[in-house]
Amino acid sequence: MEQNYNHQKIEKKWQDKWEKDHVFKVDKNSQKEKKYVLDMFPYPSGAGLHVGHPEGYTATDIYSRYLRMNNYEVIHPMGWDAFGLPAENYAIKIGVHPKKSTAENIVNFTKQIKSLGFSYDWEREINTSDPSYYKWSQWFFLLLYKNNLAYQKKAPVNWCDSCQTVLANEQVVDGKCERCKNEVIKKDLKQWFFKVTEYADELLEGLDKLEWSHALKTMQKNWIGKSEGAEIKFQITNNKFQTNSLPTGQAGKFQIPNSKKIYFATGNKSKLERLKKLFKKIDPQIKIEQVPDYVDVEENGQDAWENSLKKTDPYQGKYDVPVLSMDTAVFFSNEDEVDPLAPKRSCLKGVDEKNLTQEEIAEKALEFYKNIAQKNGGEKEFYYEDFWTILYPNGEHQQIKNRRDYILTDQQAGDLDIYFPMKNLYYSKVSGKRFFENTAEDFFKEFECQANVLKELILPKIINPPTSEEALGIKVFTTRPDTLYGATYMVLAPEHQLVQELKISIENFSEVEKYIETTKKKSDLERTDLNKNKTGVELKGIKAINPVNGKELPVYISDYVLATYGTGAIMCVPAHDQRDFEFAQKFNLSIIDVVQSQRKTKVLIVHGFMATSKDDWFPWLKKELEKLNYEVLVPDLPDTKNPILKDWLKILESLVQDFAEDDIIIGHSMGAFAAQHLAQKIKINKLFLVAPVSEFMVDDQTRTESIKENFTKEQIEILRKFTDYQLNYQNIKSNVEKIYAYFSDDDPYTSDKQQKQLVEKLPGEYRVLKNKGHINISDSRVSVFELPEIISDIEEKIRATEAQGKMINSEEFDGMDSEKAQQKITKKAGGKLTTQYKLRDWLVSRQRYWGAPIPIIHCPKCGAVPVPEKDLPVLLPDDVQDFRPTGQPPLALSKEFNKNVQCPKCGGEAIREHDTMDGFVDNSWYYYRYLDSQNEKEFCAKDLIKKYMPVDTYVGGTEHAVGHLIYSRFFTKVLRDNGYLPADRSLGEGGDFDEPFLKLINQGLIMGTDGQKMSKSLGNVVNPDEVVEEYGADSFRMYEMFMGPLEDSKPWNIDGIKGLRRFLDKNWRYFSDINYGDESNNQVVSILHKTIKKVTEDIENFRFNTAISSLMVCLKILSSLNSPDKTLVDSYLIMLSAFAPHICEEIWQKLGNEGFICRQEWPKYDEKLIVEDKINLPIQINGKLRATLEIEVDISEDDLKKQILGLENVQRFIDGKEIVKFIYIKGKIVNIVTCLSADK
RNA sequence: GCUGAAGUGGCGGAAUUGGUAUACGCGACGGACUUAAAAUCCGUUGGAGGCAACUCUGUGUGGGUUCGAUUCCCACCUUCAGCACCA
Repeated sequence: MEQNYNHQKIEKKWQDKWEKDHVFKVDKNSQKEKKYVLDMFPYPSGAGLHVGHPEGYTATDIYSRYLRMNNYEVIHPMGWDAFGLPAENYAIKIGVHPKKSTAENIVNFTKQIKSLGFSYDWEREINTSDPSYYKWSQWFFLLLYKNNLAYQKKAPVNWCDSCQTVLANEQVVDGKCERCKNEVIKKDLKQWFFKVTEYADELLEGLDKLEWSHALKTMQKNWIGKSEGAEIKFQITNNKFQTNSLPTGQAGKFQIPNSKKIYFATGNKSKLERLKKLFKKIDPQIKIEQVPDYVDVEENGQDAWENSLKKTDPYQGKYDVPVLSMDTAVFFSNEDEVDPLAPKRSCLKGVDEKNLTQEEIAEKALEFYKNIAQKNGGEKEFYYEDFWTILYPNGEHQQIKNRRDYILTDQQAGDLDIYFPMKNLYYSKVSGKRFFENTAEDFFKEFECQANVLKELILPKIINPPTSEEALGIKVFTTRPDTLYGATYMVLAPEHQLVQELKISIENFSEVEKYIETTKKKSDLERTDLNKNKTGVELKGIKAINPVNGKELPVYISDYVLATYGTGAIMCVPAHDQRDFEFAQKFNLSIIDVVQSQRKTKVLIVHGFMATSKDDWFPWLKKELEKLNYEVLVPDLPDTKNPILKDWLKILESLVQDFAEDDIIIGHSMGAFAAQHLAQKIKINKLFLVAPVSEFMVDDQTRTESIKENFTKEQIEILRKFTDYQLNYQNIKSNVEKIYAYFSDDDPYTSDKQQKQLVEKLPGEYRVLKNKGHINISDSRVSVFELPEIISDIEEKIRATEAQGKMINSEEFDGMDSEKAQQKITKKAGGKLTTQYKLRDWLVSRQRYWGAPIPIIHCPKCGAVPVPEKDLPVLLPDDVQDFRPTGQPPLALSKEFNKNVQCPKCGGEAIREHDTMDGFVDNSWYYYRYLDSQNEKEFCAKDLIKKYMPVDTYVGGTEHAVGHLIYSRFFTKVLRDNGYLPADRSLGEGGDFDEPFLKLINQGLIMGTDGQKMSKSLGNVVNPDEVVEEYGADSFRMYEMFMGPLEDSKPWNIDGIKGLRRFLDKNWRYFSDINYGDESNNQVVSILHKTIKKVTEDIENFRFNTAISSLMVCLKILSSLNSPDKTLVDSYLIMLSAFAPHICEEIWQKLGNEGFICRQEWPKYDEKLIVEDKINLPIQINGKLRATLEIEVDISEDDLKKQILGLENVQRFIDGKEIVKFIYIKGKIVNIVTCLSADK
């Protein structure tokens, strides 16, 4: 007898036989029902297979073999996900062309996979990097393009400036380039996208009908991230640049004539010169001249807008050239004496100027302004506003204004200018220079705002005056439109388009620009790492108008708002959004509550030693807080003259039982010590310690004297006992949101030292009050009846309340349920209800070599033109020597690829797209290709799709939860919408399928022996080859299945494999000297049928570990027979063959059977044969097992009761007690319930 | 922080309409076979107590429901995974 079997010989033998006989080839003409069982195909890495790969493959193999034996036609293919970055990186690393290294890796992988005896139909093998495959990947690109689902857009990508290249996310480490450690920035590059978002809703809803794990479904749900809310628009105003649409007969479009001439209505030569200079810079082609018949108009309007308009009046209808005019006003804040429209008059108030010379008048004016400066410490900020009007030949007007900022000094520079005395006293805030010091560059800087305004007025050929609907505005998306009245500011994403559009209106644009720059430099990591530390810049000069109440809100940019989500802008409600709250705190913005929680906030006040709730400031505080809508508890604590902490806590703990995270505890003196004890155990919002006694007090030598003076010895002893407990400050810190403590500078018991010790342990808000003693009326020196300081601290908002509730501060909506108010407030704001998704469009461009070229040609005349289908595939050129990323896509370097490229539309010279496609494009449709892998005309024939799709069972890791599995679903939906799926495609028992994978099973990771994820860098990768060599493929397969549930992650531990090998050896020996006979008994038959049932059900549910364990039990039972019945043993062997196919084929053959065991029929079980007639019945008394009894199954309850009560052990436990209940669950258990004692 | 999954012997793990907790395997210990070892076979193996029959205790922690809870409910702790300023 052979002790052990020779696995190396046997396994090779059967693998060859299976291949030679095409045992696993799908029969195309089969009439059997189909099952498509699919593994996620591997990327053939250079490292070869590791023990994690075969876990899923073994599971599907067992399942496939099981299905075949149950008369299904099983499609079970394998192939290679060969394109993509990992393959290319590996090739770069070893210095071999990826085509070559990939081919080698595939050879190695094939060998390894085949050594495990999987039942793949190898004739369907595919390779995504083969032109016959990627031709169809390119075809899919064109399909999407035709459907407007593929488009080009600028997108920010990771860019390393020193390497001159785009980096993949995994190549960016801590915001720095993996290779050169240079800081990585975001760069806008034109990229190709697939519009997955178009199908967002369908991808979400389709999940319901799939048999996927709950975890995976929620992962996809979160990724798609649907949220419902409202889109609301806020109008913008600004004080630096404002267009003033005048009422005209025909509001609409102004046409500027083609003549490039403009008249300027002014008598002031220097203003004209200045304007000429500015126009030269704006547009040299525009000529500006003084209006031919200049008329001096009296500036007697009510405001500068009116004055400016008046100046153009004389020229109404006179010229076919636009006429420009301007009036300037000067603004000093808090200087009421200066009239903005008539500054000269302001200087000469009360002066009789008739007898004065021009010089003297100028001197007076100069004095006047010097005075203003002096009054303000030598310098005073002020600004000019220029109000421009343009009169168009058609008689319509357009107005616009700008603002220039200056600083007035009391230091005169240069000679007195009698026409403009003030000129010598100020310098520009922009250039920092005085008028006569200006260089040409300074001049343009100083007057840039004027230039911008003029540009805005003149340059566009057509000007659209803002109408109420089209006016500039900030659109926001919010899920809480009910809180609109609480919006106190707005934030735009730094990348928001509006920021650039409002450039001329933003006073601090250079600061804004700087912030945008630093944001770009921040890596995603930094942006999220500094989660709580909000940054941002206000857009000065800009305000937004709240549409419901007309309030002006400041506008900021900040990187906590993402450009890619919603509208890239938000309204901020700091009272009810934590992020807004943090930002508002940092920038000192107001916080308005608009939703009130339904629950009153609770406050517990704990009094101190020898005090009561009636004493001191407690009644006052209770009254004040109740006015403010708090629920206040001030318990009287027992034995206040001889308090025991434990007794106090017992009462206090019951009081705070229903305290929530919003509630507050206040403790005074010794009560503060008790309060700290409470805070160790429950989560609360605020903890107030007033003149707190802490564990430090007893040891405070600076207070020994005064304590002795005020307390008797007994009292000090009580105090010591009370505080003799260690506090867990760590717990208090994590339980309490904010801690406040009050000390008094003349407290006889608590000192600075205690305060310092406490603040070290419990950081928070610490205040030292003046002359409040121990903040206690029983203090002999000071009486304290009120403590007003505490109210504002209690009221202080320290975090946003995001819950729904009742509306307040919201005008007519007050009192309404906030959820109901959402729709109504949205309506009032003129917004609309919308839905947003987190899902982004799929970026498919890669500036890399090893991928399918994007089939697009760029023509200078026709733009992006798709390559015609007949020209596919666009071959990946072989003549790229250096395929390392160099900043330019490697395909740009190929001569072959760029030779004779013609535009398919116009035939002109054109350029090929140089980017390749993301590898996920290739593997989004590979399961179709398996069905028709040789087809040269279609990606897959329609009748084969109808016959074999969808995939019935798909097995793979979770790592593809949101990539591959979403994209594949997306591709299938696109195929459906383009008629590529057969019309009457079936889904299980009828109905249409538009989901590729009906059932999905995620195998867990197999980790290294160290419990960490297997990776080359950790050196914990286990290669199956050695294991297979030593123990055999069958042992290996069984062991991987036996390790635990397929879905769990588990560390690899080779020790256990011995048990499985032992089991197979046992089988070998058992069958080596088996003598068939007719022996069988009820017990053995029952066990066998039980095993068939168990194994069948376990395989159906992918619970292979328990299936194997019942096979082990079954063998043990079979071994008890000397000459077993052949059918019994055969049934067992057939089941085992799904798990350990090689050895079972060999045994099958050695036993003289015909054909392959893998082609036998799966055994059936008979429910009747499983039922045993005798069972061991457990007997409990009061729920505890006291005895077992072997009974006939159909024994009557009365008989049973008699038998049980006769049992010795049962007697012992019942012993005179009354039997209250006798519970018998047929065939399962008996429980006897008795009274506790005999007397009752 | 949010979402999801999970916590059971020395280890991998089993046990679901609530009904004998630790199946099966590994390891360990004892024994048989052997000159010896390996292999193989047999036995023991959650903890505490007891000569023993047996008793108490025990499925992350604390409560609850129930005749009976690893399983159901509530609160908490820990671990793993995914997402992460998503308005």
